Amino acid sequence: MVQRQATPTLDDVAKRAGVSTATVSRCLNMPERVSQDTRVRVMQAVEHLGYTPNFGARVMAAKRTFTIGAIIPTMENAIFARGLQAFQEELHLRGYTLLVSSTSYQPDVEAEQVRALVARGADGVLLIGHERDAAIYDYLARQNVPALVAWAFSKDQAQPSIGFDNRAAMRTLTQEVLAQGHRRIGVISAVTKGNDRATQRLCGIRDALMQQGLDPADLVMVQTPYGIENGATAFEQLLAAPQPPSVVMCGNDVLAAGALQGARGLGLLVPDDVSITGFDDIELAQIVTPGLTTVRVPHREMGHGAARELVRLVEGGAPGASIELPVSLQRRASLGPAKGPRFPERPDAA
Amino acid sequence: MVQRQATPTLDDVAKRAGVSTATVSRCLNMPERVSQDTRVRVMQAVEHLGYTPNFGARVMAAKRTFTIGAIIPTMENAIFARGLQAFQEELHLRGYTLLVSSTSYQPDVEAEQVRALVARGADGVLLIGHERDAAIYDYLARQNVPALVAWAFSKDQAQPSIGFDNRAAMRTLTQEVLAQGHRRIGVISAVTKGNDRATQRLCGIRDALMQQGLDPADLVMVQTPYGIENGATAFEQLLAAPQPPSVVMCGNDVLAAGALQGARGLGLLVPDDVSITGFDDIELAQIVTPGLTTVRVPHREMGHGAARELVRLVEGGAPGASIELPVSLQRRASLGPAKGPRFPERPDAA
DNA sequence: AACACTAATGCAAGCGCTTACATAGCATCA
DNA sequence: TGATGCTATGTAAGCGCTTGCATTAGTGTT
Repeated sequence: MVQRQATPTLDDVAKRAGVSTATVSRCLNMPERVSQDTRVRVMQAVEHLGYTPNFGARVMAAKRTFTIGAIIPTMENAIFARGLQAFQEELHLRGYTLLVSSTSYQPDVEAEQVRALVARGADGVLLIGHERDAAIYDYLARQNVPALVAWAFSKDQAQPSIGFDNRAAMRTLTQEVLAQGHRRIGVISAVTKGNDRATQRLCGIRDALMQQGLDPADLVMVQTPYGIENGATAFEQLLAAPQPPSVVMCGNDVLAAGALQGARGLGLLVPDDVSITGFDDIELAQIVTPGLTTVRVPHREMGHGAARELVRLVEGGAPGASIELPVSLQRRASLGPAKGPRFPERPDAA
Repeated sequence: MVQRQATPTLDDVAKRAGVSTATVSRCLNMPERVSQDTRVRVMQAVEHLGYTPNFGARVMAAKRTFTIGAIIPTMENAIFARGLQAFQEELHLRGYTLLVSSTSYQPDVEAEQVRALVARGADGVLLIGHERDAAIYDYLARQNVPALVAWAFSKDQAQPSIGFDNRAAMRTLTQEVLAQGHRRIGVISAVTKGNDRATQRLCGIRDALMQQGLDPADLVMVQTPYGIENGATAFEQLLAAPQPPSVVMCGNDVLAAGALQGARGLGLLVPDDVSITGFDDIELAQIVTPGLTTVRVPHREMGHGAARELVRLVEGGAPGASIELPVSLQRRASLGPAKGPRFPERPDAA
């Protein structure tokens, strides 16, 4: 007797159930097109043999992989980790599997990753932020692979997206800062190159300043890569200025946590000596002392929503409108009123 | 003239280069087996046509997907996110793509995920911790899919693994705690069911107690799921005891951060009124006030190492020995000497 | 009873690639 | 110079599944 160690194929199931492979295939993919009788028989055979469809063959014949690719800057950033987790959960629910790759914030790596994922058969891809070479969108379009942009929302962009208005959110936060009487504002931004979220947030700050008739050129800004250490260093840099800012607005909570550390290192009290704000409202924001005033972003909802929308697109849904998620101000202790006279600056001094 | 919109195939490349498909295939997969001349010609054709191998076809013919699956509890836990990030980077370097799924700490979900990933053609899988139904290991072995266990290391386990000795690490930390004079020890553990890392850490604490001739039964322990809030609640619970502990040892930094919050809520000073320890040394640990005394775990190295080892296995390498990574004590301010007389307990009181 | 129609199933042609085996060309060696 | 080995290339047989089309059986209709 021959040992049949190889995994069973459709053929084996068909033989055992006494039907053709076509019927077995249909039984598995469109059960309603098969009679009750045969279905039961086939399913028993499947069960008995422990049959699992061969992925490659299925992909080849069906031209679908039920796989979605995601390209994110890095999972080390809690906001992406959280969003991705939610994304994966929802995909799983819908029978899709998640393919992950990361760029470490290097825009030029992204193009390669997109190709790799598409070559791997991703039925659709999730991208972070709008800003990237048009060639990438072209490629995706040519390959007929739907792409969804997340963590960003803007009416002006053609690409469907799900996210929030980074600019408006930061504008709101800045208004709050201004309302507290701050006029000398320092900014620690993430690196804006190839990162439209960071760019938009910066714009939001400027918007608010101009609304108040203030000059955005007065902003003191430092750009730095993601990381607590970097936040601390940037903070020290800002505070070393002859006229140090009374508030330091950070592009994200991690930088803000770093700034907080920097302040401690300098022996400054927050918010008494200097105020600090963040963005994202990750757990860190409520853990640190004092708690961070920040912008709450619904990362999990975004992940879930992204999965739903992307699956819809992959399954032939019309591109539909981009989806905007609400953000909200999260007031905590790190932002306090500006010290000294409420508007210490002379309107038009040098 | 007919529009040829479809993506080019091997055939197209072969025609254009004036060679057979076999040669093109070899050119792509084993360039050294092809003459310089043809190689150049073929590559030009590839370039010109913008050819990308069809994934499904390749998988089907080669029986390899160059895809590795990872099943982790959740990406929301920074230690896994970080490890996974490193894992992915290293895989990418080696031409592999990462397939991710998560169990949300539900052991029974894992079996299904393993099957799903294998069905998807994962060439190998990464698992967290040793403890799981033997049927899963059997299945993997039968399917001939190598599996590597990470975040755990134990000489006694057959399955190859990469990680550290959770038990020994916690023993060391506990020794330090005891050396500070603490005798009433409270423990906030992660849920131990299906989580051998948590179990091992608990054992480590008991080991150290017994070494000192203390009774492990005196430990007061609370189990709680991952999360800051949960840590805070558990802490309050422990401190509500008639004889509250002088130190609370937590199964991980997140729970410890929660405990810290709990202490603040109770108006207790750390470490003056009560000491707290963590495990993992994630960024959080140094951000909180006071900094957490914890165990430093090399999550990134583990991720990198796991990728290297798993690829080696997938490519036919012999199972080899498990890899143990070093951990170290990270002393910060959250652990201080026990207050009051150095050994306040009567040796044998009730 | 003949016909039209539907539902259930089978047949067989791919899908695009890899690879064992066959072949051809050429240098080497006795 | 013929036998011997290489190396470079071509031939063609799958890999396991899906699906358009053909076939058969069953149900009404007139």
